[in-house]
Amino acid sequence: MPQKVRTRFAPSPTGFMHVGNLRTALFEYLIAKSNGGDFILRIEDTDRERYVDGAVDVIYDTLRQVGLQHDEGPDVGGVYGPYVQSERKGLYRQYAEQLVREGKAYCCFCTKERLDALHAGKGENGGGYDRHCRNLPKEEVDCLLAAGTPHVIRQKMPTEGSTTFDDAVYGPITIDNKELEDQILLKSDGYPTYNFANVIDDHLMKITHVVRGCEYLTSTPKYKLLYEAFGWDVPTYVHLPLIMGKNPDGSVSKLSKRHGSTGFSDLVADGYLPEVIVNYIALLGWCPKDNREIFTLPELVENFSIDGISKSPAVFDYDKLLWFNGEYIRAMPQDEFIRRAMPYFRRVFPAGNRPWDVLAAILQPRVSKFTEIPDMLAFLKELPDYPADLFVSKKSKTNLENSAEMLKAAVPVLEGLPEWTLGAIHDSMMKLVPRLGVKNGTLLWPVRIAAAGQKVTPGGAFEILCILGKDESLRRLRLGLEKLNA
RNA sequence: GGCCCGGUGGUCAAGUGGCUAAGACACCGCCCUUUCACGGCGGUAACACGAGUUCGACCCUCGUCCGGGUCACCA
Repeated sequence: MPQKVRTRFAPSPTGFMHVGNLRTALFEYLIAKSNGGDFILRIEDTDRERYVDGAVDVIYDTLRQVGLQHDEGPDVGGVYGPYVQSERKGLYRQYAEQLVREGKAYCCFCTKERLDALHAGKGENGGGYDRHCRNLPKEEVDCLLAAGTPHVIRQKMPTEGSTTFDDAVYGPITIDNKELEDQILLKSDGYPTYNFANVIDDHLMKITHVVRGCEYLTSTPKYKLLYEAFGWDVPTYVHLPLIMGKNPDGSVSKLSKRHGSTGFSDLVADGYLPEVIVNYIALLGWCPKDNREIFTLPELVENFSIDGISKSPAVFDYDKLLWFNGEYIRAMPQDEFIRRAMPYFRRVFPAGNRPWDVLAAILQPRVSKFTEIPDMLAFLKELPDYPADLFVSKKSKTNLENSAEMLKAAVPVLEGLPEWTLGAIHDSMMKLVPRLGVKNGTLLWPVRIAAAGQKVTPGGAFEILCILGKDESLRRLRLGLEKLNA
């Protein structure tokens, strides 16, 4: 009977959810859920200098928005709590001291200055910590301890041989032990280092799959050595390829703020839908068997498998993200589109009613982000100051003269409409066309130009007139006529 | 610089010794059409390089080059 799969998302509360972190969370969730396992949230707040108030809420908020529901965590509880590292502080010291007792770790009294000097003077070979305190006489250690000398606890790393672990995506990774310095387990402020707390908690919380970005690949042997020091089973490691950003000079590097919006909330503010962000980042470094692209979260769970994870880094492509966003918007039922677009409609029409369905019909196939709506509709709010030659269209066979005739013919017909609906406008104009003996475009082009005041518009003449309302429509057509006569 | 990991079109990517090397985004063209968009159709464009192994290499091995990551009392 295989043990139940358990993964954990272990963010630091920095107040910012980087998409790289979110992608890691997503894969952790997928690995757990696609195996019927549990997804745990653990807050890693051991760096008290970087602690930001309210940052934990950003984490909850993000997970909730994307639907990554955790089975255990600070807010929902669980049998392996507490799930906040600062609340587990005593635990770590206990384990660190155990290793000291067993001769696998030791107290180091070196000052920050001494360490800095070592690093500054580093030459060819590493130049890390020189293990100065590794073999201090016991009496000296006791004496320093009794005097309350600040110290850290370091693990004794092997100085020879090599350490190998097997990664689920990268395969076996081997590092020479001489590359490893005696890692700090407990800081002088009594808090554990990230690496140490991670191992202790992952073991205690029975995490089976440790999923993280591959920037941790080379530090993983250190983890393995810790597990071995305790005699614990090593979990399965799943390292994810990095998400890269494209620099202005064409080079790429780890995605960061200088590449654009990289925070989840920034992307949402830019108009990207949470479900789109999830869908897109799932495909960054993972490919389903059938090459499908559009996935809901449950569909991802259904199709996910670790062997679809790729090894090479992926560049975050805003163009493709935008395309996804458009696809999702177009696939929405119209009432949902209207509901979600309403805040943006309201920026153009702060009050009153408009034929929202007509608006939705023209916008839904045209927008890739809701945030595009206000600019797209600006001409409805205020008629742009346009040049008369917009009325000239070769393809629609219009010129300044016949455009005036068209408008002259259209105005009274529209004026006489008993009701101002899309259908009524449409029918009246289409009836006018044969009477004038012209092609559709010849009548409709000038009407649309006069109504919109710009060459390119979302939607055609009928929709624009309908949304504008009768009074404003007629006012604009008459203005067009003036422009043509002048 | 040491160590680690990568390298299929501009981007995301299938591919796992024998293929005319998929698909998607972007780009270009055509069609649809009152403009734009949507949609449909078509197109440009790739196995980093050099040696091996093999009857045969994008797929295996080695080297080179390029790219990235990592070397903290940060996570």
